[in-house]
Amino acid sequence: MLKNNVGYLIKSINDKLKVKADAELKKYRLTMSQCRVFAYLSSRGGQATQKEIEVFLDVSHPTVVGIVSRMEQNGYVTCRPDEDKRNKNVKLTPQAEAIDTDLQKNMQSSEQMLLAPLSPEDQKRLRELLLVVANHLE
Amino acid sequence: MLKNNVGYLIKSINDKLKVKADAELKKYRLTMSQCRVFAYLSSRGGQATQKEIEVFLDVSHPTVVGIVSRMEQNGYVTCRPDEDKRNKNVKLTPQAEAIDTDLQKNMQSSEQMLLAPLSPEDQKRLRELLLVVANHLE
DNA sequence: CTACAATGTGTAGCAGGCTACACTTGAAGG
DNA sequence: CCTTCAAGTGTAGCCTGCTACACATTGTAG
Repeated sequence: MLKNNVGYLIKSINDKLKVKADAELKKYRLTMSQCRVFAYLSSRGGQATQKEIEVFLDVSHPTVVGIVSRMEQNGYVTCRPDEDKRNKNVKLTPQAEAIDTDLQKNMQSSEQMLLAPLSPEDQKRLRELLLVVANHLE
Repeated sequence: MLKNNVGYLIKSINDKLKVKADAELKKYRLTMSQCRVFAYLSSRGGQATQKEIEVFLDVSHPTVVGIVSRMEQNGYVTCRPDEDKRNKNVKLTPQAEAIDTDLQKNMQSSEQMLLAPLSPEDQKRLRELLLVVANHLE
């Protein structure tokens, strides 16, 4: 069957997860991708260069430009050039830090919702299998 | 670690798979999503309504409109209204059927590439786990 | 010092997801 | 028949991916 194709399953899961997560995050005026940037910045003490975000998210730099500029428009980050003027520093605002804990809970519960139908052993196994596949695609 | 999040892994795999598959399909002026429509039409004897494509792909109808219209521009499908004029029939062209076999091989090898690092048992297990997760998200 | 290469960013334009709204056609009730 | 509701499609506008190209800044070789 066409639908049992692993590539198709992954796309389908990704689409639905994105819709659900974005709906949850709408009250913050954030999206899933923006939330990942948020989490990364938070884990880095609130600041990173655009390039570092790009490497972490593993997406192209124009994609990062878009995400960061929308976050800036909504007041979650500020941007200013580094001493090395090629670099652009992106920094969480106080407004952002105020909802940091909420967002982390939100992301956790999103992951739990996704894995809910699996036993803890199966969750572990799935994570491992996906890691192998992901690393092999590098 | 943020990157071991299953949701993140799935997105990451999906992004990379799409880029690779689209690169492979570029010579046909097709994309992965268009290819899925192609495969569905082919499995249906070459024809289906836009609504049926929507249900099969499990995406919103505006998404289907976009994909189908681009396929039409490239000469792979033709569209005409059904007897029931609410429905729109989408049909593969002879030009499309000429590359049908090629495309099927292409999709198979894409799936194999994705699963290459896993043993046959692990491939089966991954597929089953993803199916459970996907069904639970319905 | 100067020229060239490497690095980081920006912009344009496209594909494919989505929601929200509008429209036409067909079916079903009164 | 007429009204109303359901179904399928279309359009507008947004976000997140991408590639390709352009530009400024920095590092490096000669």
